Amino acid sequence: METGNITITSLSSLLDTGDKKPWITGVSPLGDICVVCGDRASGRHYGAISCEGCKGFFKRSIRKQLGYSCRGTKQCEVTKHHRNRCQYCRLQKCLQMGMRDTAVQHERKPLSNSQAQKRSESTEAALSPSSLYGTLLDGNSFNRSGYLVYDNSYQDDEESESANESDAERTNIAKAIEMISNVITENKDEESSSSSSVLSNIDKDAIIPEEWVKFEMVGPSKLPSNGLVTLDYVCETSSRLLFLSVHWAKTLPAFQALNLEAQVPIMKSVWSDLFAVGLSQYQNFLPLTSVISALLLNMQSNCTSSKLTMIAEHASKLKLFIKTVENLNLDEFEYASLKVLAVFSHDRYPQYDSTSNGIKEIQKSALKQLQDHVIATFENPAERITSILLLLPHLRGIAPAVIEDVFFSNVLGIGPTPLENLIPLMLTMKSDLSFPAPMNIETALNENSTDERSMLIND
Amino acid sequence: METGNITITSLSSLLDTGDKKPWITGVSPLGDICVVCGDRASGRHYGAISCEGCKGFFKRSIRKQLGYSCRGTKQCEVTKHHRNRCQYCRLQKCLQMGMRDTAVQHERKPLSNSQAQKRSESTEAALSPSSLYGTLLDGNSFNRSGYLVYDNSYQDDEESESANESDAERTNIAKAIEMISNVITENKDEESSSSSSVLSNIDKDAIIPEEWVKFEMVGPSKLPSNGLVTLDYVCETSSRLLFLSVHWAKTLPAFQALNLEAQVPIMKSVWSDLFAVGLSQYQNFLPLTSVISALLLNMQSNCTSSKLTMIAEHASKLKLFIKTVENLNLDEFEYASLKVLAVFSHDRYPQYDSTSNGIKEIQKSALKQLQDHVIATFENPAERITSILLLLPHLRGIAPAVIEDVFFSNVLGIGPTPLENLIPLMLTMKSDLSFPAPMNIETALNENSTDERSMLIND
DNA sequence: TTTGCCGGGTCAAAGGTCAT
DNA sequence: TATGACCTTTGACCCGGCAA
Repeated sequence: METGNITITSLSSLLDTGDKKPWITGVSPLGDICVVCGDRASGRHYGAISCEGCKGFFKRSIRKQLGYSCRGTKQCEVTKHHRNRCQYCRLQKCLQMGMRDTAVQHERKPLSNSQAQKRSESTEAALSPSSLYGTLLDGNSFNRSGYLVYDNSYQDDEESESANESDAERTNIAKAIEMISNVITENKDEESSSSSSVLSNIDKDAIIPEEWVKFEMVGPSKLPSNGLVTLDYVCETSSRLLFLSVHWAKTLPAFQALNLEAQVPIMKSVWSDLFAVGLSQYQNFLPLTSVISALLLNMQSNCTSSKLTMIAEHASKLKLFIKTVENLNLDEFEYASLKVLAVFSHDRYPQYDSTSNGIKEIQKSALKQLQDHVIATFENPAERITSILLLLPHLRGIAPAVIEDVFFSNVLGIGPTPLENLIPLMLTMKSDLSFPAPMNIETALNENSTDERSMLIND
Repeated sequence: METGNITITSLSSLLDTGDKKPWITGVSPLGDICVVCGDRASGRHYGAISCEGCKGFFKRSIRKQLGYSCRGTKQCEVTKHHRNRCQYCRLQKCLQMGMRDTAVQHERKPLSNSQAQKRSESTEAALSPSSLYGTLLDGNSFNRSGYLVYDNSYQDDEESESANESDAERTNIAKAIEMISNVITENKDEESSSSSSVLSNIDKDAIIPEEWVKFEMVGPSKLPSNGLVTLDYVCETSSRLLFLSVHWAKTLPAFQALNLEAQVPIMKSVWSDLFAVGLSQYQNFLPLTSVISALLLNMQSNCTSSKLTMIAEHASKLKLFIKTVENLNLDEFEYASLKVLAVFSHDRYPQYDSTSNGIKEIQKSALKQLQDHVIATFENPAERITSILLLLPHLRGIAPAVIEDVFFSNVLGIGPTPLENLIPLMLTMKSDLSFPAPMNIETALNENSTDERSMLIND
């Protein structure tokens, strides 16, 4: 919120449960966690949130300059139960997690000694918080961890708690059963007609028009040279990137050719893909390392381990994806093609059987365009094409919910109001707004007509 | 460090004062005499005021779970002079006087630096019988296989199950945080070495060997002509298909080249992909329509709508996938290639960074093989390659949990014990068992040996 | 002035070693 | 081999300066 204008990031503050006063909570329920071994932490020691054990261990280790040695492969696990097994790896972990040997003072044996040399040492104690990990669990201890279901099992239905939920349940069951039985019913073989209808309006040879190749984003502000950004910066930039990406995709002629009924679920499915591709395209605006740093700095202490694990996995996946894309060094046309291929993935929308074939055709045409481009541009076109196509599975492994958490500060635990519900809004929004446009969600919602808003409810 | 458990302390002090009449000695009332043997005590150890001898004896006894036995009537006197006569009675007395086995910690130095003690490590103490399911369902409290030898001497983490699960939670959180922070840490750039090591053992030009192109399954029985099958038939055939698929993949030379630590998570990730491909390959044995029909006929009435919706969506996805594959009319080599491409998807295992590059290389080689094959065989090779590659995203949209529900409905369905947990078993299983092997899961689990059990713990 | 963070220190009770 | 006298390390708890 550096600049006064209200942006989409204020959405989170709107939906937020309220202001948090972390200092009020006398004792955090789960307690802080030692970043070295996972035991209960007693505060920050030598620069890292740590337990009494690791604190003492680090002090002793630094004091007596003895060198430890590891009998294994220097990869011993340092957990509460095993931390005493390998001193070498424990000390290593201490240092890795941000403990500074300079923070350990000299032994002060004589308690009554009049020598007050502490002045000099206290100056170095007031170092700037350069250590990321050190200030890890600092700051706000948030209250509610919205129970987001990262489970790959079934998403729990968070129905609107109406009186007759069993009624809706029955209806849903009936729908599902009908849908299942449709699978064993013969096709109506309306493929030809529908596909032609979808494709008739667009130029099959220009799925990716010239004007759409360019994809330029303007960052909200200069990225600090040290790479340290605030969560606000992350949210702000992510929001711009998301809106730009969705807007880019929705104005594609091929996408416009679809009716709104198909557009909404498609965009709901692929916004995170578009975002991920855009993210790798604009790493200079929003480096993943900066995002993760900001995340770690603002991590709440009562995060669930499963949630954290999901975030960790996705951080790795995103890193890998970005690295892979960087190594390919895609040009703008290839970026655009990748996005189009992602959007028109017919395998994602099997229920829209009528348009499914049209979507497949569009993807095929886009692929052909990409092929032509690559053949004309690169040495080894076949390998390049396959490399690009192999990026698509990457994207499938990235869960939108985690993207929300990491990039849109859903760490605050907004709960079951996913970004997905904003998709219909984005699709129906007037497209004449300029990027980077300050957007007030509330205003936009009110401007929205009722029948369009009903789209928000649908899944 | 269990501090000040008042009850035990007061109890032992009561006993102590009663027996020893400490006020006569004039020294500290309860600080001097070992409550086990009456020797001079050196403090409180494991919960009881005791001497150095009893302290060490108790520690050793608990560490190596050796069973003592008494030659007499289990009433041997335990005094300073007789304490070494009967280990059984001494240990009993220790426990009786309040020593707690839980106070004995893990061994700290796994390997002594002196080489003279090789004898001791060769001892293979039998594991105490404990719940197999407990360890199976247990998370990843510890795993590095290098320590397994030493864990034999002491049953590890017995308290982690029951005592405090928040402990495991903390450990998991610490692990996740470390994993996240690793993302913003620079790579150690060990890629080149590891990737070469993985690839050195295999023939890069024959990722898909001749013998693996064939993939033949024997159905359990004739498929009824009307297409109506029972759930049992579905489960039976699915099991055969799954085992065949996993076995096929695990015996690939390229897969064998990976160490078991990488094999397990990989197979846990891709078994459903292999299954789906196999399913489309063997539609004659197990037509999707028959499966769905059986499902509908045996639908449980207590199914939730969300679950049904998931099933419905997946039925559509599977149908679409199968249809797409059928339209392509893949030959056997292409089927094999598709499976290999799925197995060696490096984007799925970002955390295994060391082997990730090797996996990528394998996938690349397989792709090249496929390309050569397609070029030599088909009219329009480029289009065919891309079509095959576009099958991979299909697979990502199919959730293993739903596959389990639909195809393995109730055979294994013990709630939170997913099929995934059987993967380590399948990988370590002797491969000489014949397909189609009737499987009794429980029997298989019990037959499993202890060292294989350790794999089950890993995630 | 009070409070809480983070340096310091202590010592009971874990650990380990190695003649016997 | 197992024992136990003797030594080291660990970590829960406490103290004190200081900055808010």
